[in-house]
Amino acid sequence: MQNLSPLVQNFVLHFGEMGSRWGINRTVGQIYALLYVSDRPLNADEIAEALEFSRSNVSMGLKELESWRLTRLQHLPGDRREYFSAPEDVWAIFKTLAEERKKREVDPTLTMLRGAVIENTSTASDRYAQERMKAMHDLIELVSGWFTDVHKLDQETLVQLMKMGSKVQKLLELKGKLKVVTGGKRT
Amino acid sequence: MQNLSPLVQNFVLHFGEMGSRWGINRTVGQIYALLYVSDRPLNADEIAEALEFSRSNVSMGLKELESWRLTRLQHLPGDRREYFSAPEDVWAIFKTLAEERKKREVDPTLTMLRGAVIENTSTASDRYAQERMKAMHDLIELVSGWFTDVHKLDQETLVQLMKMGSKVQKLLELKGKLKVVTGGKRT
DNA sequence: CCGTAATTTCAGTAATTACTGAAAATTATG
DNA sequence: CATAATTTTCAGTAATTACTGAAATTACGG
Repeated sequence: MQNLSPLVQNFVLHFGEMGSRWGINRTVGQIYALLYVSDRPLNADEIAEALEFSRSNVSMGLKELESWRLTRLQHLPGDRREYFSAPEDVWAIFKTLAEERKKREVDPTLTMLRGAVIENTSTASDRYAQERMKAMHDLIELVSGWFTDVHKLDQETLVQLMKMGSKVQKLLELKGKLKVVTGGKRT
Repeated sequence: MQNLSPLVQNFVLHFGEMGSRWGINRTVGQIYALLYVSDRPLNADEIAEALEFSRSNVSMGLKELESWRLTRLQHLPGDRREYFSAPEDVWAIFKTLAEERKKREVDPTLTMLRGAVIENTSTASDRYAQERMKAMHDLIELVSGWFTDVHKLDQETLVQLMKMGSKVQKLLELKGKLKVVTGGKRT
């Protein structure tokens, strides 16, 4: 790792730490970080050497990243090794990450909750539990549905929206007034 | 755990699994799940018995949940043990969780990136790395700033906004037109 | 298709994280 | 303020997860 500049080293180490806070392990976080800041695609040996872990560990880490759709694989002319890089567009990365987490964590939870809520219950405490699960289900569904929906917006619109922040409220109020004036009915 | 109804058991187990995918461990996830669906506050012994792990493990788990501000502590008249419950308002829970994750994961990352970006660089590859970090920084800052901002909205407005989904775009376009008509200049 | 380079798999081991029971600390109550 | 009930701490151990090196598999160039 001493062949990496202190700047990159620091970045890589931070991502290793962060990675282990999420499901992603340290190794995987570091590999991703390295690819992210690298100005050219790297092959597995280069990664192994730079981060000082075994070739096989790199192989597993890359497979993991691939399953998250966070790497791009390419070949260099006259070299039969595989070269890896991280997509450049940060928004695309962000969206990919969100989609994958949704698929792996949110959707199964929604399925479980939906099943639990329609179960027949015999006791009062089970009925209460179901109410709670329903509340959780509805919230998650609302948020994740919204997420899926705004994914469709183009980046520019999304940025505009985010920059507005809570000023969106004004817009919403305005919309309400317009409806009154024009007699419109749709949400 | 056989004293729990199958309904609750299933919910608790699911949260245990999910917990271990995030930083939160299985135990903590299960304790939280149990409290979440319980129709009355529980003391540590009850939790330990229901989930079949040691009293000390429960103690540590509760401390962890406390640090996430996900539990409420109360006392029952004539009982000197501490009773724990999960706040009822799912939106409040969601916000708390988001705030804590931001504080623990996002903010430190932003700090690191900000520091890295202003560092003096000597090589071209370090300069490229900085560009990448800048892009990441700006994205995270935008999203997390937006998040903080919409937190201020009342729940009703938030729900309204989410239900609109990508239809906000229409509103944004409308806003653009209005600006043209009225000659307004502000973002 | 053969030989070799590259990659993946996997059993064994190392490292980390989770969990327990006993003891210490804290807190409430008569 | 002494006692007992309750909670917390923590050292030791169990369980899990991460990592390695060797062997197997796959892919490529001739």
